[in-house]
Amino acid sequence: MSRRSGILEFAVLGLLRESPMHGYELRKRLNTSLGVFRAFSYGSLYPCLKTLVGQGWLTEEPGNAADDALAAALAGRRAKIVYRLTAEGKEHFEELLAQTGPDSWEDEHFTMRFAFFGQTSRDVRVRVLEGRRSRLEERLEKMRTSLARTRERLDDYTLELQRHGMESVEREVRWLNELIESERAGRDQRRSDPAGDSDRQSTDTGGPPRDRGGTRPDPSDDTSS
Amino acid sequence: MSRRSGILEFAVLGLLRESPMHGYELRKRLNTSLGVFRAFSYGSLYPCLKTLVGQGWLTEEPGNAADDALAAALAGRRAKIVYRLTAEGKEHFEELLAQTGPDSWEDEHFTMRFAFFGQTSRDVRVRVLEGRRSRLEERLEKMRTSLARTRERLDDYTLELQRHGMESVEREVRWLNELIESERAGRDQRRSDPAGDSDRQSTDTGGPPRDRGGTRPDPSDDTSS
DNA sequence: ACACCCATGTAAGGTGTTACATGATTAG
DNA sequence: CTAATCATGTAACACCTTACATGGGTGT
Repeated sequence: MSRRSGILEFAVLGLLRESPMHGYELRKRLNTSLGVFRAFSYGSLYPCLKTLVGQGWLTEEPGNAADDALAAALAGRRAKIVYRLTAEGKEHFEELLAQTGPDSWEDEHFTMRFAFFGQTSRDVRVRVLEGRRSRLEERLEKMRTSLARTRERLDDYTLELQRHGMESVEREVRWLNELIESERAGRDQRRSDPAGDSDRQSTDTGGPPRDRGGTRPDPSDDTSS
Repeated sequence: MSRRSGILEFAVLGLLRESPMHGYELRKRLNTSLGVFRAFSYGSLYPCLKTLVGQGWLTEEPGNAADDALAAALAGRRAKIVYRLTAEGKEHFEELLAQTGPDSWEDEHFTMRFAFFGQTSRDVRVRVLEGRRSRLEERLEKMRTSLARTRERLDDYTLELQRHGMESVEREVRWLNELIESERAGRDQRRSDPAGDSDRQSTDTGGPPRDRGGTRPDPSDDTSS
């Protein structure tokens, strides 16, 4: 039900999967980790949290430092309301991660998906990357024919805009090509789950882009409007 | 009154400035000329046209092939309702073109502004380009510091996303640099433009972007839609 | 005759923002 | 003690989309 396509919901579930947090902190994370691409305001975040609690995907806990040293450490101080993913919430998020529809190739959806590739199984990752790529190629096709037809009556600036736009898209396609190849390269065999059903957490799988790091919580900064 | 920030309005006025059109045709133009970046639906276009007529900026005319050969030619057949910019509408659009606010540097606004640079005086063009550039530089700054602080706890994919985002922005900055230089280079004096009547394609003012051998302006601007 | 683009509209709803209201906690 | 930041929320509304309703014109 609910018919929420919910980019925000997705992001919230994904972030809370990593660790419980309160709203304020959550928003900061949204606007830094993913925030180059999209900024959310409290006016949408808090109602969203309410909804998710209503669905049974989150719980609200008062921020007691006692039983919640982790959250306290994360926030750097005692938190007021800590949101935590429930078992159902986790399951739901994993379903979301596993399913791919035409939506997944669109700009914002795609970016979100990518941001959580760390939790995504490789076959889904590849499907999403390829879907995105063909979406972009469609777009390029359209731009080219439309440009061919209207080139004559466009002024220099409009043409430049068009050119710049196409180049951007082409660049992203090349990027995707590299990523896809990189995914395939990372120990080729072992595709998908023989079991058919999921749950199988991605875990490593070999070859993402590069680089490695530990994990240390640290409050992040503001990006507010 | 009005309080419409109206990207759509801006685009409609701008397109109708070039020549009268009916809604259907208008929408196609919106979604090709400018359409890589943004697509509008009839559900927003027609109400917008009504509003603009209400403001006195457009007139609705029945599409009579007799007195309106131009529209007929454009549409390829007899048009139903032709929208035409009034004198007030034209004046209003020119005001919009002349004013630059912090809005003008944001993604969508900027793209729209750029699309109508052909009608914009050079000093305004430069102001917009520079405003955009410093907006992007701000953004880069934020990304860098935020990245420096959080690098440790980000997984490879998030990092890659971040990296790609920054590279995109950096590319757009380089693109802007070239455009700005190109504007400055094009016969320095002679700024601004008196007016253009009817479908007078305005301004020339010297130097739009030229394709130069050897330099490859480069884009970036995903994230939009 | 049927299908398919042209062409115009409207009602309902989704998704998010702005501006406001409120207060606790920390730093100078 | 005062200012800034942390922290949570709500009401109003901006802006656009989807799905629907309707009908003319043109090609096969």
